[in-house]
Amino acid sequence: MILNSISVDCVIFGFDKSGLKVLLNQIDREALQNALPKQASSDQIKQIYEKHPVLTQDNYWSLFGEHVPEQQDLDEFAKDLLFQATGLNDVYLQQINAFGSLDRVPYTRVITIGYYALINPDYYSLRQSNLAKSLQWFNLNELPTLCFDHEIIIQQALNKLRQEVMYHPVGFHLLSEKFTLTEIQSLYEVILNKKMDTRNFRKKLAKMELLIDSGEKQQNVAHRAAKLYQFDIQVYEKLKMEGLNFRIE
Amino acid sequence: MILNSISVDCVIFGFDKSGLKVLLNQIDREALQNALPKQASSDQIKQIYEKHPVLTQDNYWSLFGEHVPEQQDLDEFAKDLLFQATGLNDVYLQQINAFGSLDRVPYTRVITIGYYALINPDYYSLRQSNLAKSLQWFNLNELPTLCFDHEIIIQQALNKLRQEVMYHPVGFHLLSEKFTLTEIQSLYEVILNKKMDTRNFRKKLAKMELLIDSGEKQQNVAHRAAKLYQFDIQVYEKLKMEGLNFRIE
DNA sequence: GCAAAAGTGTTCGTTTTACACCCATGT
DNA sequence: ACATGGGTGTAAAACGAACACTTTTGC
Repeated sequence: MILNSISVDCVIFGFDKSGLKVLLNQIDREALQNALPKQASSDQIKQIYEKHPVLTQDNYWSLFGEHVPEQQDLDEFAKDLLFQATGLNDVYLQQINAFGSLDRVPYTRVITIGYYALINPDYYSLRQSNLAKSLQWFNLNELPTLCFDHEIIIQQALNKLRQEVMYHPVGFHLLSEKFTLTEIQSLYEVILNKKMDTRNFRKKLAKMELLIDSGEKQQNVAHRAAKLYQFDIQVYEKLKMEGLNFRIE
Repeated sequence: MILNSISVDCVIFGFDKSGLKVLLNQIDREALQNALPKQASSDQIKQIYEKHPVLTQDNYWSLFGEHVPEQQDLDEFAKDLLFQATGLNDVYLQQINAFGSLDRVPYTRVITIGYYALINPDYYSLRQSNLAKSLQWFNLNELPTLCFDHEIIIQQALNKLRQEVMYHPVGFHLLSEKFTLTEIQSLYEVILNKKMDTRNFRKKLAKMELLIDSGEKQQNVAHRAAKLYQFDIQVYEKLKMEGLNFRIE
């Protein structure tokens, strides 16, 4: 049994040099048609289509989400969804909010609980499950038209991420295990939408003592190779508790 | 029609010189009995009672909450509940989280959306509606035994409030329209559970330029009367956007 | 006049900001 | 040898922390 009136939607964030990305799911028109109430009159359907023009396209994009099974813990279910979409298990996953406008879904009343996840780029292309064949990464500022209120959910996810990243060391979950200082800086610049000064940024990082020099360097780059760092899990746990201040400039 | 599997629960915060308070609702045993599944066997009921000992008391305390009507916006419904409980309309109200453990409610599956509200003490005793006869303020560190996971919800509400109060000027919603600097300080001390230095605290406030001297003073106090301040709504709106840093010491 | 809380400034160390040049690597 | 991004220091200003006494009022 599933709970008809509750769903979970996941905003799955990734990051690479071209910026912040979201993993979206393509749904075809048929799947939607089946979801419309069987006994809906053509007038009703017309109304629904007028209100939600995206539904008349041949296919459209949405967040990865599902209705919640009656017999499953909410957070567990969100983890499962994330596993279906990415094949990953230990992922940073946070609730955003519940979205409960009356008309957010056209044909029925559904309240959705939004989650956001931060995916490490070493893994995010490894797997495309059957269920997730239709998944694709989109750059945050080149989103396709999205169904329902999913654009709002993404926007709110980004707001939460911004808040979180300024005061807790979670941004690192978007980076590979080993990363360069420039990568972290550009991550922060993209998330906070703010240019930062390299020297000051590095001083701030250094003072936290969160990073360990891995001893390795970038390979095959057409310029001076940057050092690769890892982060120190003990210090990470400490900062996760205490918080940090990453409001720069 | 109501949505059986979704409820809203409100953590209603108040503040006075004895500290932070929460408004709780007393439910009697009968009301609960009626809520148990009609066809439950006595064995099932016994199990439920063992798992939730609070239910065997003659009456018990809970957050003010209800199932969500199918035809009402979620946030609107939370506002309505708050109005029922307090008679107040323009109240600072924020979502906490969705709580969705499998066994959080004994007899059925209910996911609840927690909200917290900050109530201005000028008003919170003005009205006790019929519906809200059984409401009572409890000091946060003298809570009665609560049903379900309501203690956890309160704890999470407090965490959110802490986060919020450090970086946004929302704590003021817990004060009267006019208040003294000492009141604000003790508000912050209670919420953040931290003693602060009066001179440094006042300097920090002064720098924000959030407060306006109302020209009035306390009346009938057995010591030097303190100045009463109001807050400047323009500056408030600005700080709400930009954020502020109230991490002291 | 005394009890109780209000109100106020200075010093010192730390943090933040602004700013420009040389270095290492691949082609 | 040149293009590309990597990496570094310093000085001035702002901020945060620590700290103690005087003022006003009611009783």
